[in-house]
Amino acid sequence: MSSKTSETRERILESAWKLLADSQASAVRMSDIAKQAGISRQAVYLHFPTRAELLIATTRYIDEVKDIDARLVKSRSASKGLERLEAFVEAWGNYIPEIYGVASAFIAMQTKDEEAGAAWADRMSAVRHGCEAAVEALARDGRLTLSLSTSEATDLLLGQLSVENWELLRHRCGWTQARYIDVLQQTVRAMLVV
Amino acid sequence: MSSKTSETRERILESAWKLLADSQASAVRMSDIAKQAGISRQAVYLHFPTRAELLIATTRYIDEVKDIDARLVKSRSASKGLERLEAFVEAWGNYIPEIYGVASAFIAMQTKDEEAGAAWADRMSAVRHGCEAAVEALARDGRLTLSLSTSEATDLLLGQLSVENWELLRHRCGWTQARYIDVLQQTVRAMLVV
DNA sequence: TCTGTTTCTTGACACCGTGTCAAGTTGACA
DNA sequence: TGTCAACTTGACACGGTGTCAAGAAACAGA
Repeated sequence: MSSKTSETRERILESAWKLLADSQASAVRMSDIAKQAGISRQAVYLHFPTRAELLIATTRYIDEVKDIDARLVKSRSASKGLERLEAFVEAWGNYIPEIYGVASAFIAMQTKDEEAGAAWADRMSAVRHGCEAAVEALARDGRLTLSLSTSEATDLLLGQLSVENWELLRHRCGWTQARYIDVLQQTVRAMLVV
Repeated sequence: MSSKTSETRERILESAWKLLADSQASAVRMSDIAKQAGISRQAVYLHFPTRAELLIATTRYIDEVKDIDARLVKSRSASKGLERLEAFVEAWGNYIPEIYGVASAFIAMQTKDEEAGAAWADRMSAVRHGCEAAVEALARDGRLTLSLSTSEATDLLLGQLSVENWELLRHRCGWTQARYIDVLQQTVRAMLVV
């Protein structure tokens, strides 16, 4: 793999990222990405077989650059369940804006494209694990709301932290990011913590 | 307008409804609907200029047949805010399954199609009004959580009652409808009521 | 029963975006 | 110098929406 190759590949990923970040995600076509990268549409297909695979690679690229793992350290190392929950809400809630562009492209695509749907589901299952860990820590502390099983609590938390909910509050309702985090922490606490 | 005309129109609406209800919504094409209605694809276009308009007409048709207004009477006539809130969650929460098919077609379409996006936004603003009325009733009783403005509380409630959240809990997480209503009432109460 | 209007059918076509294919160009490296 | 990989250009198939035109069929009123 010459450095030229991965250079072009990276330029494609950067272009996809940029376009997805500042336009309506589903309006971004393969030809737009090619143009942005300064190469032909066909050259994009030399690096990524389908649009879905390009999107998948783009999320991975963003995760790497924005270092998702580092952001989750605080949550993972929390000793108390409540602390862990709040750190997780903060970490993931503040990560959503980074991936929102590509996320909404996936959401728009998942109905049409099998592969995109699977990739997005996979992604969400990673988030679910984060939710689950927080809920279980809470349960261990004996502070999980009695009327909910850990799996139900996890599901609720996942819904609360969904990209769709973030979009509703931040874009359609005009909330600030800081207020979103604040209110969500408070809400999730009211929902799940006894 | 002969009765024949509206008969065909209605057959189209019924066909669209049926197909949207039991297949993946976005996979339903104009030709599928035509076939189901036993007419040619072009005949559909004689009654509805675009796919978006057909979907819009279909929601209206469902609202009429399933009598959305009747379902909201109990909520609207509640004297206490809390009672109103719970009745609203129950009414709308139980209405979502009726419209889920066409709703997900809209959600899938709204990124691509301006008109569909506007129609769905309009629809959601009606739900928002319902949320707002419940929140205001709660506020009048002095029972709205202090840290939330009525508009923020309305936004949160809307997110909680979104079709996307219903889909997550019922389809992806396998909740029963009864459990969904139960937990949502409880959750919303924990979130909003002091 | 004839006539005119409306509804529907048949079949063609344009448009758009994805993905494929083939032939040719460019540049690096041996 | 020749070879190989990355890239370009231009064409095309496919699937779905929406348009158009010509004709058939049902149904009204005289």
